[in-house]
Amino acid sequence: MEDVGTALAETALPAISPLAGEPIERADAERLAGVLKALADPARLRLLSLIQSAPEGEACVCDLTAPLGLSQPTVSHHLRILTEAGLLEREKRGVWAYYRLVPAAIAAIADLLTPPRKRATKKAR
Amino acid sequence: MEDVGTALAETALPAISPLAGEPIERADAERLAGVLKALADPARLRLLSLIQSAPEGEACVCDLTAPLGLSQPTVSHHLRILTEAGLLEREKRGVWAYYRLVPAAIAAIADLLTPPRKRATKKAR
DNA sequence: TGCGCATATGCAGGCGAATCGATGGTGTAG
DNA sequence: CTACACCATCGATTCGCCTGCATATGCGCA
Repeated sequence: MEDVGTALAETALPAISPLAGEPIERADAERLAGVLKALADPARLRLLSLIQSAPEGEACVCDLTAPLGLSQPTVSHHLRILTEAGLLEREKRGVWAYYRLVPAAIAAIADLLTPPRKRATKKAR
Repeated sequence: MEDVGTALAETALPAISPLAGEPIERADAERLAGVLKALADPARLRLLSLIQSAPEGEACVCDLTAPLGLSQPTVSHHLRILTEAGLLEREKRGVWAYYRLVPAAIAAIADLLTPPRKRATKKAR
């Protein structure tokens, strides 16, 4: 599976703007949908929320299993999805794997949904 | 399926804010996920984009079938999903059904994804 | 009143996703 | 060196969703 996420994190979700200017391309729609699909899950939304509100803004799998009420493999799976989508970053310290948000990625998505107003007129492509 | 959308359109996506304050509730996560799931589809993203960029900001099914390359029933189905999610509104004029965006709904979602900054401290519940 | 067009709904096939149990890999502690 | 804790991956099952075909509904027109 090729990591739709890096497309967001590294190229910062190219000037798609589904709600401004002209209709978006098929490929762009699929990429954006890929990222949104990572968000569109109750378990993953709660994961983001839990991590964000954790003491240092980070949390490891063992801290998240109980609050979610899901098995460890399942939690690990969701964290993987979110990480591949560029919404989380993973740092392994010792035996633990700490996850934290990537604010820029979230902001990028929010931006794409706000553009009813013509901001910057960034040329598509 | 009971219209997760009205929850957005009428109660305006209650102060959920998955990315601010404390972890969100299970029910809130499911509602937000429901709306996001409506967005997380290439065909539906293109529909929103097409409608937004249409002459009067509105379009009927027959205008959307061709650009999408999907059958009429399928397009109608997607429009239904978006409408129930509160992202589109439908107005029937004669034989045609015209759809247009509901900017407030989109903005509400965007707001929920921006809150890394403490804006307004709207009391949760 | 009857015909035709634009939409909506029902039904079914097929693909992808969520979940769990079991397993493997890796670093830590004793 | 051995035992244990944390995490990721694998395989299998179940469930939901996208899509199209066929059909029903509604409206305007002759």
